[in-house]
Amino acid sequence: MRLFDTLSRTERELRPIDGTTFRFYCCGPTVYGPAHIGNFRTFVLQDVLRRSLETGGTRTLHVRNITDVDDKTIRDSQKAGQSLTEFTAGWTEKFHADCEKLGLLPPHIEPGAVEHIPQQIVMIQTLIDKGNAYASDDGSVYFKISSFLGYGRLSHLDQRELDLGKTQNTRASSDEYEKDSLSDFVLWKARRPEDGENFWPSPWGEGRPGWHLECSAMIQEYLGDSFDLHSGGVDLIFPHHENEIAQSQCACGGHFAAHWFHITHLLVDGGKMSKSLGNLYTIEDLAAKGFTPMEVRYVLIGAHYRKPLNFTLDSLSGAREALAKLAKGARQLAAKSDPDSRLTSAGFGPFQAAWDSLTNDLNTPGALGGIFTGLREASQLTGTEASAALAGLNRVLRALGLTLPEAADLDSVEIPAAIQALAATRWQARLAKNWAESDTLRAQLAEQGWLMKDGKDSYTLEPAAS
RNA sequence: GGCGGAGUAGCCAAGUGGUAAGGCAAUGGUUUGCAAAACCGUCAUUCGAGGGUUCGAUUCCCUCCUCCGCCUCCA
Repeated sequence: MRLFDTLSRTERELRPIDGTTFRFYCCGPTVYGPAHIGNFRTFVLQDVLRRSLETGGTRTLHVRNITDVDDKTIRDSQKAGQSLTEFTAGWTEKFHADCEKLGLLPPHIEPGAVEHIPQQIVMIQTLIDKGNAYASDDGSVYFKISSFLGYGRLSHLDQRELDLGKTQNTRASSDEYEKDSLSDFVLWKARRPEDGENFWPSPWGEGRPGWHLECSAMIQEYLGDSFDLHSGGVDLIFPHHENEIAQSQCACGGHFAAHWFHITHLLVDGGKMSKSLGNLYTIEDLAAKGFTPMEVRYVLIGAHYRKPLNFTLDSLSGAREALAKLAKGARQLAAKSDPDSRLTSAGFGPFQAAWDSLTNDLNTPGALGGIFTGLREASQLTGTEASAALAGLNRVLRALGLTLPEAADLDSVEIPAAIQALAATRWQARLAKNWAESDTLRAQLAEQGWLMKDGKDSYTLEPAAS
């Protein structure tokens, strides 16, 4: 498996440092509302990476945090009149439900920030002891950027640009003047009145942890000083991941992440998604429009992770047709394969190209194309060859996390008596070659959501596509 | 201003120094009373614009145009 690394800006082979398990960390959601499809693009691609590694025979250890304390969670919990714990628990539950619908494998470990405050305090103290951090008069603690020479390597910002940033950015929060340098970032935020009940004791006074430090402490706890890969959306490159590197390398002394995997933002209708434009979709929003989570997943993996993805409702409709076509192809292949075949072919057969795309910098759209092409080739196969091809197809589908829709089971659909009566009337009219009435009745059925298909000697009724 | 990314058919979207995957939509045919479904086909001499390198460039280089992201707590 080859993957582009943000830090070195090269494609590199992914191999577990410890030779057995590929250990990686993903920045998880801040649970103050429902996650939207932009968030899920990142999580879905991370899921495909994990599934691909596992399909390729590599064991994984997947850690993804829940950010359950920050300005937004505190602010919105107060608005909702709930405790922070209560508030974030609700949204965490919602997030998990969405993840399951999208077919995301649950991380092996999912730490929350609040329950790791002791570890965070220890790390901050270490940074102070080593001279990489300092407490200000108000009880906040800041990281001293000038103490870490590697600062800016990930985001390719040098000192001059960091200085430029501070002159261009004049927004001043209440505690900013406490810093030695405007570029220094906060590790521990002193308690403020608007925090309400949300503060914790520390050697520097009551307060709460800074966002960047939460991740560093949880990584240290579960993955140690050095691990295989760190991932998130491109917006996290600076400052979040840059700051994590500084904190962790200074406090722990290890190499931190060996590989950086960043997923590009998606666009909606060609532009940035925003609430005010009404194009910020959640899984629930799309379900209300009749789209399934698997259709959403298909669209999200339909573009390469390093390119912008233009999300549209039309592309979701296209995904439905494409998934149906895939499902049909898979069924036809299954029908022709040898049911007694115990062939456990390790290969991918006609789907080798699809798999190769996936292992080549996680080219998911290339893999989807390879599946359709493979299906065409596989249609010539029968018996054990078809079985082997089917096994290869299923392997690629599993790596992509795609679950294909079942064939519509018409027998299981309840048809209301009134609809059945209407259909029977129409069938008689049709047999009598009364085309006008026949067409009128068919239109009536359609209005009520039923599609009547005429066969030679009989007809079928099925719910019209939504 | 700095850093980074993108411009490929109506739409979504791969890819490559050697002549453009795939999906959706559209469309022709078979079938059907007409449809639907199904099946068989068609669908970019061309890859934002202009130069350059090359036997050959969409792919490398230069210039320009357009769009997008980040520049201190947004996936």
